Amino acid sequence: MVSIRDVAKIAGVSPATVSRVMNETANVDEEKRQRVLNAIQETGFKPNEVARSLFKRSSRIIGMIVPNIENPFFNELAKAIEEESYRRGYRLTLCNSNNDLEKEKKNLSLLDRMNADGIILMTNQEKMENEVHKCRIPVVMIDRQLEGGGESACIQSDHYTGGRIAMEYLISCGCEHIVHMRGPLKFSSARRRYQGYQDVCRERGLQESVIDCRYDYEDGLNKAMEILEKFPQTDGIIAANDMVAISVYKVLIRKGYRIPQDIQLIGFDNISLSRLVTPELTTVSQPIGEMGKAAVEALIRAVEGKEAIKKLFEVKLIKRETTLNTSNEI
Amino acid sequence: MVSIRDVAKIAGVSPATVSRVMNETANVDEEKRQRVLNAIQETGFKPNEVARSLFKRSSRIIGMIVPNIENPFFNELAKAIEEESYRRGYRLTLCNSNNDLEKEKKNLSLLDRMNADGIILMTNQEKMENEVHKCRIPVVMIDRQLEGGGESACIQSDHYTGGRIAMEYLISCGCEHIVHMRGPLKFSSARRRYQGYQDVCRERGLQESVIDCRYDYEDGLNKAMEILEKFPQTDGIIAANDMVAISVYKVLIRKGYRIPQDIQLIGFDNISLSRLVTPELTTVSQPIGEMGKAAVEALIRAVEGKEAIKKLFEVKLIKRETTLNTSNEI
DNA sequence: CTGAAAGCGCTTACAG
DNA sequence: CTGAAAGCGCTTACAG
Repeated sequence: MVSIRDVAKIAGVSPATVSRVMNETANVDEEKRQRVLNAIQETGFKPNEVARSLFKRSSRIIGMIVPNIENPFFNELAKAIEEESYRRGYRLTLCNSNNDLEKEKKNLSLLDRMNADGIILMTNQEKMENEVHKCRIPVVMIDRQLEGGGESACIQSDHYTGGRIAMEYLISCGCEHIVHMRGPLKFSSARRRYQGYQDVCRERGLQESVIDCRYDYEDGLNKAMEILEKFPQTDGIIAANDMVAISVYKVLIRKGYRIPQDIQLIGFDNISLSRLVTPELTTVSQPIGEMGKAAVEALIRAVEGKEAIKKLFEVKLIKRETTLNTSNEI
Repeated sequence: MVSIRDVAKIAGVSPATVSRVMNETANVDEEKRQRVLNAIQETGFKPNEVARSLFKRSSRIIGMIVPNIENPFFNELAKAIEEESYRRGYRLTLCNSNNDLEKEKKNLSLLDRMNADGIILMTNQEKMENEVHKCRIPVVMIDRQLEGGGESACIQSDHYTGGRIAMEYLISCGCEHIVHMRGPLKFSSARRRYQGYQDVCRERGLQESVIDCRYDYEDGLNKAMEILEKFPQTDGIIAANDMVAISVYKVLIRKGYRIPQDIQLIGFDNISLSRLVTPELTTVSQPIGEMGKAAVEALIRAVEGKEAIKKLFEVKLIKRETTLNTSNEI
């Protein structure tokens, strides 16, 4: 492999000068500069980033760890994060932990040892706290807050309001028996959405109907059946998220219900899938793009030793086809 | 940051010995070994991977470049590739080129300079050929073959047979006016699928009905309208891929057609989305998981200087709900 | 078994 | 403006 030494020799200068030409880090005599440029051309020299990282103690790499690379939510986030990182001159290394605690730990540690400048961590694991503490580089978390603190920032949106909005909207669409499919309580998103639902029930003197459901398609299938058995009067369903709403839709159709005429359906997140399906899904959006951008911003602030800016992201009602849309705005 | 030197000092040994203990690369006196282990514990020492990479001239990183990280096909492939890489002791760095030629080139070059051991490249760009040639590390391509060769291997499936199967199956389901939505001809997948369709038409004395369509949802929406105008008799549609089939479905439903009773629909790829939607999509599958695995295998063979194994992956008919399934097997 | 030394390929004070 | 030297944090012949 051709190294900076080889280039220097050919150009008749020192390696230091080659470095200065490459990086435009000092003025170099124009003639020598040309000789160096030519030598680089000629040899096809590409500077070794590893050597540079070693010296600089920074790789300009941001690591991102997701529990499941196939999940559209993480995916869309990854896209936003990659774009923003790139725009700011960082590269993204994306690791898939596959919901496996061991793998997640290993990935975190590796990224740390690889001189990544920071890590954006999405995790479903509660036991990552310790690992995050051991991490020498800043860690920004998405939608999960560590109990003892220790993360550099936490990006999350206003799930409580999300829960309220979903419930209030279904009511305004005429639903009288609304079931809330509650996500896993270990996630604050699920807890807060449920609180929103709960508060609206209380305010309106409505009875709660709750079914617990994981955040995935498969469990949505099972729990939809359970709803039909347990709450036969149901005319409105708040799904745990869009993925779940999509599976609920399938079960309801198979059982002969019409949507939204018989049962109305609303999801959470506004993943892009939610408008690809037919009918298009009514949902409460999280601003995924903004959140990704903010995550990168928070991380870079932390890298630079600045303090994080705390912010709760706004959710928004997206009226589409699985509800009987009304003109009464809520 | 604590380095191997600090650990050595605390343990009262040389850095070389610490290295040997960490890597189990030589026998070390048991007592010293314990002292080193303790010192590592105590200091929380984590070896710097960058330094190690520099020496070893290998990072055990595989780079993967995708044109669009949100595309489910690339996504599922990425998952398979990540898993297989991890299993074999490599890490994956995933880069999103966003269909931007410049970004793609930069990513390729960066991965090269970062001492990645190899690259798995998915590209829509024709002009990458040169860049691939300049790359000092092995490159495996997915579904694209370079004109001049130069890649270490190319992983692709038998699209010709796929095109035939789709056409023959729609015929066996009773369709008489079948439109083929042909993908961009710059892709061999599109060319070969079209050939399959064409050959079946010729064999059966059928007239071709072709509409050109990009491989994405948006264009599917437009081209579905075009089909209805240009070929009003259509009773079967072979979509360019599953994403396109999903958008075609939406347009047809909006226009009041019933699927599969009025028009039957088949896609390509069998992305996981194809069975999430309702009705579930009939499609011709590519073995995405196997292909990902094979890509990693081919790449690692190349890294080790072995020759690639050439293989065309088998496609398979997946009968689901957008066709009037018959018992006449084809 | 073990340590001193050299080196992986860069970059940056430092001195001139 | 420019080069020799030292160093980033490891690893591995080499010699003992």
